[in-house]
Amino acid sequence: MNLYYDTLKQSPLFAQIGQENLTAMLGCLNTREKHYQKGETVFAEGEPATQIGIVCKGEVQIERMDYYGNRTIVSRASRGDLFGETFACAGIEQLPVSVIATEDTDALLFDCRRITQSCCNACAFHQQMIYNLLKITAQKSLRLHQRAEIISHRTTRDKLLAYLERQAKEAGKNRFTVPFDRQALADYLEVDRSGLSAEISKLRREGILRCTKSEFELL
Amino acid sequence: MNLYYDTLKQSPLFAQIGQENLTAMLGCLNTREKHYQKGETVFAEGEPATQIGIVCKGEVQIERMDYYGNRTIVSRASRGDLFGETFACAGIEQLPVSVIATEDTDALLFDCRRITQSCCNACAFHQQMIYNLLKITAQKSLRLHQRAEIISHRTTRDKLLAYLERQAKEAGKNRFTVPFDRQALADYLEVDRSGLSAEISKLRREGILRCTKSEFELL
DNA sequence: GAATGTATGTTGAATTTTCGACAAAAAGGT
DNA sequence: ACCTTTTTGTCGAAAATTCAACATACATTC
Repeated sequence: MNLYYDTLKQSPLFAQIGQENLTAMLGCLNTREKHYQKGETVFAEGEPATQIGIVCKGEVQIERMDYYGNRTIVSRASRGDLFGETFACAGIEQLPVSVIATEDTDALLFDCRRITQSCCNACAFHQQMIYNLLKITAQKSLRLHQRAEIISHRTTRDKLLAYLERQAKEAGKNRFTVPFDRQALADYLEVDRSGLSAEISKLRREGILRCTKSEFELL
Repeated sequence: MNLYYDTLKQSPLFAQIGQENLTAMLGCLNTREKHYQKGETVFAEGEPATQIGIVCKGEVQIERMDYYGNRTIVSRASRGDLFGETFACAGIEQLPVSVIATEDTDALLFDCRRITQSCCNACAFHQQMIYNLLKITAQKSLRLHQRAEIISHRTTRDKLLAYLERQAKEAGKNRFTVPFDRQALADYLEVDRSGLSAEISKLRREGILRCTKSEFELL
């Protein structure tokens, strides 16, 4: 039925739940498969926050626009990741962010209440799923925390270095690819794009950084 | 036995769990009561992140210091609130923050694994507690999100106004008390203290703000 | 391969923050 | 009431960001 079993069984939401139970779980959640083109809006700011999504293919970006049209990129979700679960589980009415597809994306959507209201079928793995969701939510919170730590630095230089050091740490080596173009990186770090470019050049001249396009190397 | 039943039964961790079950639950969690003086460290950055705390009396502050001694105030927890649960539930090894008592504080501590590893007594409300914890964690995440939105503004003025507008919204009126002194507010907003004082004065002169000490009024 | 559009790097002027220093005001202790 | 300590407000110089404008590099399309 579903083309994405391989992806789904690796999703943290279904951790410790055998693949053989996946069909039952998807039925229990009443998931709907949706396709989005690059740039399309998956959830719009202000919508009711009841839906949770799982990325099957592609990638989505969680972002926000202020009065003046300045974009803030909060986070991203790629294959197997959940999105929207924080807002749905917190029980707020309206989404404070938008979710935008950054590539052609397939996603599975379902209503959060399917998880939190104990399911009528009393399916065996429902319990495990709530525990998985707890861990996912906590880890998402940790991500927000890490971003806050980065943008808490006062200067463009310090924000950039904090970001690059984290990327290097996650990659496990000093060479890594940054998943943003310059404008998006500026929107993630909350700095000016041209100032960011200037700072990258400066770090390059100082011999601290090597980079071509999105390939970075810390020295 | 415990002096804080009134507080605990109102804690979101024990929502939907009758007071008559509280003693059993506390036993199941193996909670330990601890007292901290004002300024004392409850958890230190770098410690193993396995403990969860509940504030019974007083207040704690979640904060971080960088290399240069600049403090960042991430959040606060007061009577009935949990702290540390995000890091414990995310399953990370070391705490990325410190928890400091801002007043004389009593707290109940317990190990996160008491919640996540199903309890040997199979106590009836364990399930409800995990669900409560999921909601708490999601709401905590939302708080982080709100702070990120505030500090994503570029100028001291915009950060301050965004913060004050949120406080007014939460208070439900234009007069409210800010729970920080000037230095702490600056550390929460990620701005310079003297610049913050200057900006408050400016807003006052412009007739946008009235304030005496920690009493603010938006006009 | 020429043309078009987008992304990136560079620069200078205006604005804002930062930092240190200091004075005034408030709080705390004896 | 006095002294001490902490908090808060103010100021000016140095540093950094922002903003707009422009040049160059890169991609895509026809």
